[in-house]
Amino acid sequence: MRELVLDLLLEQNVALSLSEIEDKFDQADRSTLYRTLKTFEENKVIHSVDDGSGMIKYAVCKDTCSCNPSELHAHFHCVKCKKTYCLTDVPVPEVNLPHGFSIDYVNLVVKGVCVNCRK
Amino acid sequence: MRELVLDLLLEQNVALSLSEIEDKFDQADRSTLYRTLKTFEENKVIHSVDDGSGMIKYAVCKDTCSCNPSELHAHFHCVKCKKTYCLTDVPVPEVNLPHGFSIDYVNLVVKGVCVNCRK
DNA sequence: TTGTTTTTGCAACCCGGTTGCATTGTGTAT
DNA sequence: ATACACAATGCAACCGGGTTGCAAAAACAA
Repeated sequence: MRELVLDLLLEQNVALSLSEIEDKFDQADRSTLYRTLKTFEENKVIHSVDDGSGMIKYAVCKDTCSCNPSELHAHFHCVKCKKTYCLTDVPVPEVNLPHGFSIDYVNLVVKGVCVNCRK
Repeated sequence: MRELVLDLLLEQNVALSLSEIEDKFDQADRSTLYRTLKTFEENKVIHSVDDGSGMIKYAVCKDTCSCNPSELHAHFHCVKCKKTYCLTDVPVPEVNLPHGFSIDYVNLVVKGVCVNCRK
């Protein structure tokens, strides 16, 4: 089952949500897929993306992906097809915070219309 | 009731979620507050912030806030106290998208520990 | 006062995420 | 092969935020 999920994620160019993965595997239970994604995430096989769509999306980590807070890339969320693309070549900017604030993580999500929904 | 909600939001320096507002008004129903926030948002009195905490936060629009996609500011989300601050002086960066992608909106959320939770 | 519109409260639903627990499956040592 | 230990799965249920339908209450106007 985990192999199937990993294969599915590997052939994607967009990040998938739990529900989307669920739809592709009618036979599997949601909790199984949920736990699969969690274990993948713990072992740094995939990383999660919060694109503000209300659903957490998952994508496989690239070779260059250290999953470190300092080197995160931006994501693009299409408001039409709801797909989330990794903008691996768009780094998150440096942010100067007020005094006393520390940074753990920066989330940069661009929302718009993707090339497929553009036409 | 709407006046009370507006007063509450005006005296905040952080964005509040529906649940948080609910806690401050035990007497009011959640759906009432929900609809209040929606009408405020429709009339551009407040704007919503998605800080990735799973709850939509709301803050009053400043004079300078046109609620235009092009002039949005970043937000800071404290992972300890869960408060969301408006970083009004931190603009969202320009992002170069792949060909065929259009931008509606850019969401920049910084997660970390705020000055109050620091010590 | 009567009638109309707005606002509110209640209840219920939806949906994603999450967990407990029993069942099934896999692997290992005897 | 058998027995045991552990991991993976399926099922059911729960939680919490968001959302809506509908009827009661309040505000407003004629």
